[in-house]
Amino acid sequence: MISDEVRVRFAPSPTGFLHVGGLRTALFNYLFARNSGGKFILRIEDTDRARYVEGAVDNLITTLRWAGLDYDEGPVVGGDFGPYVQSERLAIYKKHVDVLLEKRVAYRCFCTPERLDAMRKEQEKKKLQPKYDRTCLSLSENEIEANLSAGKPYVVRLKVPDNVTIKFSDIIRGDVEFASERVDDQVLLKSDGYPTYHLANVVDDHLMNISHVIRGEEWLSSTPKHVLLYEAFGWELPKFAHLPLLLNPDRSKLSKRQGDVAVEDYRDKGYLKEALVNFVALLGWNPGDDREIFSLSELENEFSLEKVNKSGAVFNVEKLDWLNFQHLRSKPGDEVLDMLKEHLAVSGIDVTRFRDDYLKEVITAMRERVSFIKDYTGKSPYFFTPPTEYDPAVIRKRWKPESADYLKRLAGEFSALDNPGKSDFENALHRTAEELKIQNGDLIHPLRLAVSGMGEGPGLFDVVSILGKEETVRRINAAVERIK
RNA sequence: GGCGCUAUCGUCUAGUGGCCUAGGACGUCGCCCUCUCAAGGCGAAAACACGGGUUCGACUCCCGUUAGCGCUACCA
Repeated sequence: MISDEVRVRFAPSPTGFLHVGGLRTALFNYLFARNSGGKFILRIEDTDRARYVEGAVDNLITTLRWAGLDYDEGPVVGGDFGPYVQSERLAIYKKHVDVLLEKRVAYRCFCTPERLDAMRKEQEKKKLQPKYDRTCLSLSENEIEANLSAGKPYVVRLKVPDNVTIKFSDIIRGDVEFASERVDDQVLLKSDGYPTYHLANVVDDHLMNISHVIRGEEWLSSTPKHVLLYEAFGWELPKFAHLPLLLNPDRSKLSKRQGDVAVEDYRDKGYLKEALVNFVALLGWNPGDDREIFSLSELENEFSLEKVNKSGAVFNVEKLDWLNFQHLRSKPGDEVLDMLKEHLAVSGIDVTRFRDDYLKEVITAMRERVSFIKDYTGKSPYFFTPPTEYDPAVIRKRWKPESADYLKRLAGEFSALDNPGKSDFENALHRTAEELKIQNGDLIHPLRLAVSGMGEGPGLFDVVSILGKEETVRRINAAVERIK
C-alpha cells in the first residue's frame, strides 16, 4: 500500500551532462514534492554499462545543487531506501526476476543478438511490427536446463499477455490505453546480469515507495510495460504524470546540434540559476495568471501538476535573456558586487584597483543596462580601463572641429572644482556652454566620447562623477590629442 | 509503416459552452521621456490547423482529416 506521503524521484542516467530537459523534469519533481510536503529523491539509473560516463554522477549532483534543487534522499546524502544507485542494487533485481520466472510471467530467452537482428530486419521488410517472435517461450524445461548448464547467455523477457487492453490514467493526459498486442516481450534482465530500465524502474519505484512518477513524455509509450510489471508483482500503481517535451526551434525534440542543451553551458555563459529555473518552469507550466517572474520558493508555493500543459514547448532563448535581466536587476547590490568582482578577476582585471564603493556606483549606474554580469565589462569597459580607441561612428556624428577646444576649456573648469559631485560637474558644464554660447549637447556628446570611447551609457554626469575629477580631466586631455 | 501523444499570435501561454471585438509576456515596429544607450510609459502588427457534427450558442464537447512530435533496442 502506497502511503499518503508524496515521494517523487528524479532518475537520470549518468551518460553525460544534465540536459535542460532533465533540469525541467527534476524541477517539476522537486516543486511537486515541496509543494505537497513530500520527499524529493535522486536515483541514479546506471544500468547501461556501455553508455556510462566517468564523473557524470558527480556532475549531475553538482549541477542540481547549483540550480538549488536539493534532494532529500539519494547518493551522498543517503536515506532509508538506499542504495540509490542502481548498479548497487543488482541482487535486488535478480531476486525480483526470479519471482517473475517462478510465476511464469517472464521467461528466459537464449536468442543471440544476431538472430534478433535478422528477425527484426525480416519483419521490417514485411512491414510487420518489430517484435520478439517468442521462439524461446516454447522451450521445454529440459531445453532450458541444457542451455543453462551449457552456460549459454540469456536474457529474461516479460511475457506480455495476449488480447488485453492495458489502461492507466495520467495526471496530465487523462486516460490512456494500449492493446497488449502492440507491446513487445520486453527484456527485463540483460545477459550481463544488469536490469533494463523498465524492470529497475518499476522495482525501485515500488521499493522506494514512490507515489508519483513524473517524467518526460518519451516514456508514455513504455508505460504499459511498467503497468504490466506492477500487475505481475501484485503491486499498487503509482500515479503517472508525463511531462510535455522541450523542443528545438524547429519543433523537434530538444537536442545538441541546434544549440546548447547542457545546463552547465548556460551557467558558463553567465545565466543565473534563478533565471534558468524560472524560465524552465514556465515551459509547460504557468500559474494561471499574468505573472512571469518567480523565485524558486514562489514556484514551490504555486506549483501544481494540474496546471502543467500537454503540448511540447520550444526552448526560446530570447525570453531566457529577458528573465536573466529581470533577476539580475533585482539582486541585492552586495551580491552583484561579489559577482562583479569575480567576473573582473577571471577577466584578468586587477580587482584591488577598485574600491567597493566605486564598484557599487558602477553597478547603480549600469543596473538597467545589463542582462549579464559580463555586460559590465562588455558594455562599460571604460569604468575599468581608460579608452584607447574611440568609436569612429560616434566621432563622425558627435565630434566637430571645435570640440577639442571646447573640451580643453571644460577640462579647465573641471580642474578648478573642489571635490566635485555629480551636480557640480553638471553646473560647470552648463556654465561653460553658456560662456561658449553653445548647446549643452555640444559639450556632452564629445565629453562622453572622450571619457568612454563610445556613444552610449549611463547619464554622462553619473559617468564623470564615478570616474572622478582627475581621471576625467586626464581622459579629456588624452582624447583631444588622439581624436582627429 | 504501426502505436501513442499533441494542435490559440514568430515563441511561451490565458481561455474548462455565452464574460472573446480571443487576454498577458518575450521578440519586432512606432511614439513619448531624454545628453546617448537602456529602463519606463503609451500604442501597433501578430493566433483559435482544416472539415464535419452536438448545441439557441463553440477557441472551448464529439468525430474525422492534416500536421508535428514521441516510442517502436540486451539505451535510458
